Amino acid sequence: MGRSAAGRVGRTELSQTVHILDDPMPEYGEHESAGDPLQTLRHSAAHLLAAAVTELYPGAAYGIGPAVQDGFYYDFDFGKPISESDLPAIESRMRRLAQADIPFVHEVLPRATAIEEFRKRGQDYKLELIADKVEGDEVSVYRTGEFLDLCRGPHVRSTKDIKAFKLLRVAGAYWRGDEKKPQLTRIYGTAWPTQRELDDYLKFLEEAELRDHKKLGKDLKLFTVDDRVGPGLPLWLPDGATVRRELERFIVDEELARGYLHVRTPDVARLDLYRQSGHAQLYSEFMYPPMTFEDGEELELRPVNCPHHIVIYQTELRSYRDLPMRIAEIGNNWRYERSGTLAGLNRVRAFALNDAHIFCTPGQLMDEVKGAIELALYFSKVLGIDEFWYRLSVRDDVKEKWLGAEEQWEEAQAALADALESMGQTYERGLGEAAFYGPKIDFQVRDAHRREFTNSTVQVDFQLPQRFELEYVAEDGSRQRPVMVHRGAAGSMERLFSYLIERYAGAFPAWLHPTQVVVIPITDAQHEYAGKVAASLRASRLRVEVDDRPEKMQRKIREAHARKVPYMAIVGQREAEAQHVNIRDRANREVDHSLEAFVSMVAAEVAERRR
RNA sequence: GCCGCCGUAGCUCAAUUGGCAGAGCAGCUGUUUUGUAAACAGCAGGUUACGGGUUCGAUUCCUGUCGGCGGCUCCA
Repeated sequence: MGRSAAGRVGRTELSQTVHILDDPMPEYGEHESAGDPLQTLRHSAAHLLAAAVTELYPGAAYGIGPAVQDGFYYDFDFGKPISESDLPAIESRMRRLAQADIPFVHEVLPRATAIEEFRKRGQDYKLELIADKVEGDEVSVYRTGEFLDLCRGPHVRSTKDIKAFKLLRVAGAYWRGDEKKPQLTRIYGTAWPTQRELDDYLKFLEEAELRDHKKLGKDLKLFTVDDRVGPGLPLWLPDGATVRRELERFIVDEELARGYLHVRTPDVARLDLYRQSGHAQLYSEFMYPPMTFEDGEELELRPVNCPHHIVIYQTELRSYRDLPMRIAEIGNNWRYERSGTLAGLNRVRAFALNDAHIFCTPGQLMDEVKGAIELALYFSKVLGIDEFWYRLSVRDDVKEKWLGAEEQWEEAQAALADALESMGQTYERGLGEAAFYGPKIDFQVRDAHRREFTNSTVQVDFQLPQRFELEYVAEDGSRQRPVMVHRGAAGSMERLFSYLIERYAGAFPAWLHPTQVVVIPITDAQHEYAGKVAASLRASRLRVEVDDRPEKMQRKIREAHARKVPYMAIVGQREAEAQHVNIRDRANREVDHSLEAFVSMVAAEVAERRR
């Protein structure tokens, strides 16, 4: 399974370089080789797109056009932006060029010649790339008929090798990923070796729509978002709240068993607390304006939980014997995300983080980091997060973005890397992805559309202990500074829920499902027995409904099925007489059980949190 | 915040080139008591997101705002 993310190239050290150089290998690191035929095909399709565009829009300037997960894109400056309705014409021009069997010709030009070629064509973006990114006197270019591009290659032999492709959408994209630079028009497309694979991919996109958590959240009545409350402020409906409650119970119980201390702290604090933590200075763009009162009081909705937990740490003088101290809370965080970034439950303005802050001695750091990773692994296993990978998020060299001394960052980054390596885990590096106070290990997952998100995270922090002057008394009686580990083992409840909805397409495992059993009496005559069945299930703390509406059994089955209820217990006269239930599950298997056996079967499944 | 697209009943969608806003499902009221994925009939449901404009006439054209989707930037 490849590990790169669609449209997210240019975010790691390796791809940063190749991205700018228009390399056909925008993957994250080692997983794919530069000669990978699919990448080559897609990169060539990007050239074909640019060739078609420059024919149809003679004044258009082209930026960069790499292959990405599942396809390719190319960025253009059209003068005035085009829209999706322009894509069919571009696509048919691409097909015409493909049929014309135009070879991809590699040339190495002297720098001056290359500059002259691109100047002649009015391609200022390419001139900028040559000036900034190409060293030495040789410039590698590819020619496709009239179209010339700065490019290292490789490419397919001829345009006719590009057989199965489709343009998908247009989007704005800042030149070289900088929002202060001009915004270009990006055209996304997909390309595959065969029509069959293209069709499969388009089918996949359709199926992803059906799994989308926003659609299922509405259909299954899990959550809603309403203008009157506000964008990015989801409301958990009763069934969604039930799933969340089960998740929280599971998470909290497991953490308690692992030595975490669960606390409760308020959603606001004095603004000074965030001045001390540094958030007011370095994180203010995400913080709500403070609530200010006549007497000068300034209260701030908290963007993070750490300062509150630090205050709890400081309620007593701590001894080395108290450490490690693991303070946990599913705490609400408030972050004013820019309107354009909000997305279903994945990006919201108020969310509940499965958070904890571990205060430990430097000597305990490694074990605590490993413990946090192990906990995240355990949660992943139980919850069914089968596909994820690690990103070691480190700082870049933009000094203003980070707090603290170089050596501490090095130490923290080494600690995280060592922890992963000692556990035999491989990881990719995310340059500039660190938190402002320290590096982190992010657990990356994909949604139904294969978009990448951070779910859990483990972060090492030397800065906040310093800023808050944290201490513990060491064995020798001296005062020492603890290290902090921030970790969100199961991520935020919102993002986790969104992931699970898509992971299971709404068919949650029985332990999580809002309704574990629907009892369906065939006629009114079985209502009493149906009530007894429900009572037996409830006595084992199972969530059960009796569908005693005056509807046909077939309709009740259909509706329970649409709700993806794990078990339907159908009871007619035969079942009532035998004290049995006829069970139909989500796979439409039918089996007869005694009531007693069925109750213990489901109770066991739920207790074990079986998938 | 930026670029593109979109916004019609609770949901899914119709409504010729601008000419009386419709259907299915859901809801409500009746009838139906049923053996494994939709019983039947009736009723009700709308300031076409909101505001301005063009027009004899706007769901349709223009424009502003709000919201959603896909990207960019940013991120749990």
